[in-house]
Amino acid sequence: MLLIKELRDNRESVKERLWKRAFRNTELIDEIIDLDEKRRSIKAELDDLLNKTKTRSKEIGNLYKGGQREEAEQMKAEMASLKEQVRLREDEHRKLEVKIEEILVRIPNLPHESVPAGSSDADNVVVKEGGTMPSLPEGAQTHWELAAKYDLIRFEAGTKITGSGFPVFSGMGARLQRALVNFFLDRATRAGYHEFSPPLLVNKDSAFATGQLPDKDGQMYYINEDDLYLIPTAEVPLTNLFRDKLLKEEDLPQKLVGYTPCFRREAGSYGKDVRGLNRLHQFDKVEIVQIAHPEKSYEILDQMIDHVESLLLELELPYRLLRLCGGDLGFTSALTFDFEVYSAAQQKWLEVSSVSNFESFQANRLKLRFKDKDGKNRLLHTLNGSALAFPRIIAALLENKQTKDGIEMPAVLRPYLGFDKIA
RNA sequence: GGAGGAAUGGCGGAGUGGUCGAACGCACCGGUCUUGAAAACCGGAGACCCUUCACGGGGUCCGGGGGUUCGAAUCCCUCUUCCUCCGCCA
Repeated sequence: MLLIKELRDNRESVKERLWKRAFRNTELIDEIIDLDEKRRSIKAELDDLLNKTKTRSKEIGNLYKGGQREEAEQMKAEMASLKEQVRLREDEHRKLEVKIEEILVRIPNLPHESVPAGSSDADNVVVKEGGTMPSLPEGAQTHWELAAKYDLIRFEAGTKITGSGFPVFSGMGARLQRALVNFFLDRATRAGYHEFSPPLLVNKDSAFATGQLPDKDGQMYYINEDDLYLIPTAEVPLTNLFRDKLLKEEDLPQKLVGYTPCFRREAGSYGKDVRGLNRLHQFDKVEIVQIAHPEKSYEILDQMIDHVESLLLELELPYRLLRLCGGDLGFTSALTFDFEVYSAAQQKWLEVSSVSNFESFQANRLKLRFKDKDGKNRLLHTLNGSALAFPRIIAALLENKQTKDGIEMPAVLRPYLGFDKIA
């Protein structure tokens, strides 16, 4: 959530920046500022009335103490109209606050200056490519064909048990997923991230604080009976560990990692790109999160990107790094880099990681601050990144590493797997 | 699920109708002492909102919401959470 002060102080540049990320309702900024102006003037009146009320109350107390009953009673009678005025102003004030909040929560984050202009993923900028493209054998198969051939994933079984988009991993497929969990967690731990295993259901406050609500309402699975949401990413519970916290500067940065399943309704996305593991309702992911000093967050963003890149290199996958354009930026993000791996048999780039700096957008909702050197409380910056999301990694591994007589596993996974090759 | 107790500042913990934003301790900041540090001593210091160029001034906040009262951390209602005991259970 943006700060109203920021809107007020930089009204026009805020609008321009929102425009850049394809947010067109910039008249809402004017509306907020107007409402806030009203709010502040009422607040001044309110405070004045409250001040009078308070003073009178004390006087009444003193009158009673001094035995001046009659005077006290008289003054009490006079209080009635004052109280009524207070009530009216309070009411008005609260209504304005609610109205402002309603609008404000629907304004996305301001893009970082380095975010390229653009309206869709076609305008994302490739900043780097790495790894080496495989040369596939004759008659190479897609990962869903390979999954069937070696009984790694049973898509139809998942459809029967739950519905489409809920695959069942089987045998060496399940082993491969488990190996990846351990590999990713070990690498993150080695890089200084503290491992957590958080709840998979979160309440409204948490979903709001990291920005899923109200923006992503309808995209999360919701348990009506208990008013809880299934997490779409570990970002939600992990970041919310720090909700309402006041940190010390020397405790920064905080680095956390968690492995969790993720649940997404993916309402409205049918047809294309949903074959096999490309898009699922439930998938597993290891997520890294950092809570950073505002002046260090971009440096940390780079570190997180390096970490993710190192994983892809170790897995021997061809990848590219994209700088997301304004139109493709997530609601809460100021700057996002995506990693895509090449899925050779599908001949498609698949997004496997998204690394973002949210600056103070989430911290504002989280009320996540630190005390700086001057003793002032300042909002922190939050960042996160997938490191990594499993299904598309698995898809790429299967397709890229296939040979005539099996699928070779990357060297780093062998100790975790207990085998070298799926055959 | 049943019975009882509790929720206070970054943390711990007093406070049961008026001058309490709140004693005290820890942590924190400044100073004295010291070659330096520690200890000791002295002093400072809550968060948020409104207002002011600034100094400052005003308001709100003692788990959330509502109520009683001229006045609530303190009384009442309600919700949430935690603890203890009983029951059930992976």
